[in-house]
Amino acid sequence: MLTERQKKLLKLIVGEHIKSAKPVSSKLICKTLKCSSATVRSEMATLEEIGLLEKTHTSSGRIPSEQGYRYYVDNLMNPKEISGEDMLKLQIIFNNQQLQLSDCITKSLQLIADMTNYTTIVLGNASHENRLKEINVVPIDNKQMIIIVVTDKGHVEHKTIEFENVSLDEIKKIISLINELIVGTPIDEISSKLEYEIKPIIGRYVKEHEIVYNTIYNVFKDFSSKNVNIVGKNNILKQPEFNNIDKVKNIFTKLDEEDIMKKIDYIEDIEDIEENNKNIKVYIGKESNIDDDMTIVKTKYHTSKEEGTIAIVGPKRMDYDRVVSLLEYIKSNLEN
Amino acid sequence: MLTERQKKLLKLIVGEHIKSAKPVSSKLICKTLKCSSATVRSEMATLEEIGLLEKTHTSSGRIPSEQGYRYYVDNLMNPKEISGEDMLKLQIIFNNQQLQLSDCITKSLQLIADMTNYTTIVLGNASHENRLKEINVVPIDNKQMIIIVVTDKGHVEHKTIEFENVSLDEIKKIISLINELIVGTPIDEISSKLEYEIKPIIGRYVKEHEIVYNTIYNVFKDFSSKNVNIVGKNNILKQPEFNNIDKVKNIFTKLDEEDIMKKIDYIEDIEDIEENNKNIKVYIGKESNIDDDMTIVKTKYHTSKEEGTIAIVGPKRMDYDRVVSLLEYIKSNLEN
DNA sequence: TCCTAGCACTTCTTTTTCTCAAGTGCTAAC
DNA sequence: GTTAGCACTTGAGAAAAAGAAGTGCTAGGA
Repeated sequence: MLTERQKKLLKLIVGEHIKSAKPVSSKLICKTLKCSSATVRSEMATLEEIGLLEKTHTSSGRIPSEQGYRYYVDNLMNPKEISGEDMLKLQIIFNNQQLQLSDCITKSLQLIADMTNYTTIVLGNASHENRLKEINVVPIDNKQMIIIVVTDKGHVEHKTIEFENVSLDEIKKIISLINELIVGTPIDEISSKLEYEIKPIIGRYVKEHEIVYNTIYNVFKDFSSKNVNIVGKNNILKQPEFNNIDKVKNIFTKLDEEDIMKKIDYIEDIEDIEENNKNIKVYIGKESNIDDDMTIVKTKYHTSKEEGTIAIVGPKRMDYDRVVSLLEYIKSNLEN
Repeated sequence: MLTERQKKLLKLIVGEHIKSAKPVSSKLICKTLKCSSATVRSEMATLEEIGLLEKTHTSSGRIPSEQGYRYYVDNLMNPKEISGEDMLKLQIIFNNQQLQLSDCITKSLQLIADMTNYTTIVLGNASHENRLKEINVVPIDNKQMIIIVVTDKGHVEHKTIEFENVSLDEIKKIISLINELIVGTPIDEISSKLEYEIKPIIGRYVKEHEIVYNTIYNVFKDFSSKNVNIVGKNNILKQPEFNNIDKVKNIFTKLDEEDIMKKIDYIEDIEDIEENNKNIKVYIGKESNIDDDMTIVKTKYHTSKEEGTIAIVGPKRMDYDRVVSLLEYIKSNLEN
């Protein structure tokens, strides 16, 4: 267990390092802690032994270690009220009755990316949460039509289909068949249902059914891959720890791999220690799976209409208090 | 006018610099040019005087100036046949009958970004080319519905609408009214038509017409902003000239500003000299409006169904021959 | 037992100096 | 017009020097 003074010290060091991005010296701290720099140094040495602080070289000041941030986040952080200015801007978005839920999310996370200079991510509705509501067909000319798929949560996907030897009527027949048979099915179960229940039937009705079938199949496949939205990626370039092209290249590549992004959604409950923070999870450094110097702060929101994950990604040295409180604020606003 | 040897020299220097990214020395060239390095040097001095070559410092080798690249592109380049391997990969895409035109474009430009390590951009259908085909409504539950707009070129946009005091029937009435009155109108004229022709009529039918009207209005507004697609942005990080975070930050920011991207589409016919290259335009360095070290190579494609702009963006020191021939190849494939 | 002043020591950072390699420009001769 | 030769310039890199910022440790005091 840490003494009160040690906690206070760690907190100060985290705070200072977040501000300055530089190692924190004993001299800087001793004024606030009301004791000599020598005392601070010996406390620092203790904290380093425990593993909460690190040095960049023998005679440097201290920076928080990954464990140090962990401790800070789990025990010391007190998410401050978000500033009046921040709240005002967000309220403008949430109070705008014109806006749809999904627009609210997008806009507020865009705003947060701007305000904080971090990167925000929205992972949309999981496809297993969406059920097929309706399939629609719009003929464009006598060779093309658009197939539009709508789910009960309001997601829409579409695809143009080109046909040569199939008549519009035949296609409409297929569509109405599908509408009859699989409306209400969760999106991610549709593939198999299509394959085993619909395909055999289509075969009976339509000669050139492969094309139609494939197109519809593809529309559904797109659902699962189209729900990641990353805002403010360029903000990463503003952080001093990412002033190295190779590092940036690596991070950007990771962020582009959708799989990695989805992993964010699932790497969870590894440790449930952080439950205290109203379901806001913090993945620090290595835990982020992106870069040792990055942190992901994420939460899930659940509304009657939909659910999803929102996350803020930034340097390990991020303003946890602010980020967590912003995320809490948004989450609670979304859920009401 | 340049002598034959000068042309050959410039061509060699451009070629070498593109390969190595370093200033080209007289020694390197003299073997190929079959004369002494002293001769090369004096020719180089002449070309520098004309403004086609530059030095990075007093005693460095030469690099092509912006004008030098210009001269090369306009007069010396001979787009070689694209390599068998490249062609094979592209043909797989173009021969895939399953793929829709727009998918072909996306996939082939994705491929080109991978092959060349440059960045590719697709500017979709200009909204003035699209006319309204049909508006569709799908009710989700008793408080929400989705409005889906389809154009005659096959573009689709949608928006969820939430309503409190409006009945589904009333909305359907409005939609069918719109379908009657403005189907066939170019998308970018719809706003004004909505404002002056439809709005007054809606007012008569529906009490809470503002919400419905605004939503529909927004759907159309989205059309104009949703047709830019950038692929392979991270490739910029691979080029040695962009190993500077500030430069990268600037470029990425520019690429994100949609306005700038649209400018690409319009900064044209400034000079019509390059007409020889089958309508492929090359904007070198400053001309690119992105960064002095970048070049944009772009072309427009026109098919019976749609038209758009495709562009390859990379360092000024890009492989013009290859890029231009790839672009020509894609353009001609798309148009058939 | 805890705190602190003082000082030796370490490491990074910055600046300076040196040297080397790679090129060029110029001149004189072919 | 071409070329060999040589002086000169510059950048890149290594090495040395000086300075700044901090730490760790020790010994004395509360």
